[in-house]
Amino acid sequence: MCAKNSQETTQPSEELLCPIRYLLNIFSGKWKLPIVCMLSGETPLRYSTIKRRLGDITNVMLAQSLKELEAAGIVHREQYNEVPPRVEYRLTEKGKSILPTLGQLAEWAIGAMQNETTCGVLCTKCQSTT
Amino acid sequence: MCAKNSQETTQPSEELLCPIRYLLNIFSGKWKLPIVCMLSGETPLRYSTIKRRLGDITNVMLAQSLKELEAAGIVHREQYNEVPPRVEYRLTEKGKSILPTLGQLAEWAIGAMQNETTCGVLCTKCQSTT
DNA sequence: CTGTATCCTTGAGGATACTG
DNA sequence: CAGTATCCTCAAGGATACAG
Repeated sequence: MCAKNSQETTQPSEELLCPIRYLLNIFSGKWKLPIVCMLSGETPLRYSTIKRRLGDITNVMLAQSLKELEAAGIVHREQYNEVPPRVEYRLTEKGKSILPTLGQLAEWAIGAMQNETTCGVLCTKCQSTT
Repeated sequence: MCAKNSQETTQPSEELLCPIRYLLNIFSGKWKLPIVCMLSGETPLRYSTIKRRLGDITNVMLAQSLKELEAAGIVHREQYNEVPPRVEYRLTEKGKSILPTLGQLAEWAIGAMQNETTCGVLCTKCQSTT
């Protein structure tokens, strides 16, 4: 049922939760979806790369969003103990599994926008190796 | 491109906007998606019916959400000049056109939740004629 | 019944500085 | 380079009362 979202933040997994609301919980906020879209390419991306391509996200929001996506099992974090430190992010299998549907959403949006943009499905420009 | 969302609220249609961000603009907020999901049935729903089924939404949020969805061309508002007043809401063709994708999203979510709920795809319980 | 008007609280998100 | 720590702003959202 769509109604009656869980109030408690402790154990929402026990609650009867609408799938749509479950989705909203995972991908809530301003940056989660753009980040997933940006990681949809084959090659893992570094923290700084993601930050640069998103353009106007702060460290706080990026680190927090990545952490939450990781906790949700959408994103994998790989840390290399080098100097300077290097951390790469990529989608997990679970994360990748939503890409086709995300692509459909993007196609719908493009159709709804009714005018051409320079942005392809799933933000292919975001995956460009700049 | 995913980056550089438009700052101006006046004419965002001119901006190069990522489809995903376009989507986020349309369905932003806590209630838009649950409302669309609730209107996915065949029969139009009255204001009070939507309010009752969502359970914990206020008049302000419901009226505002419906108005924005109407402005986005997702929802159609039909007003009958009766006493007491009666207003029915239903999805437009554009609104209906996103249902299949929404259904896929819901299926993904159900798979991701990994445990059974009483909620079917697209919140079928929300459509029950209570 | 279908909303508006008003006021208020909360937290998402941003700015800046700093650290391992 | 990859984040934390802190503080702050602003708008989304809620509560309550009232109107057509």
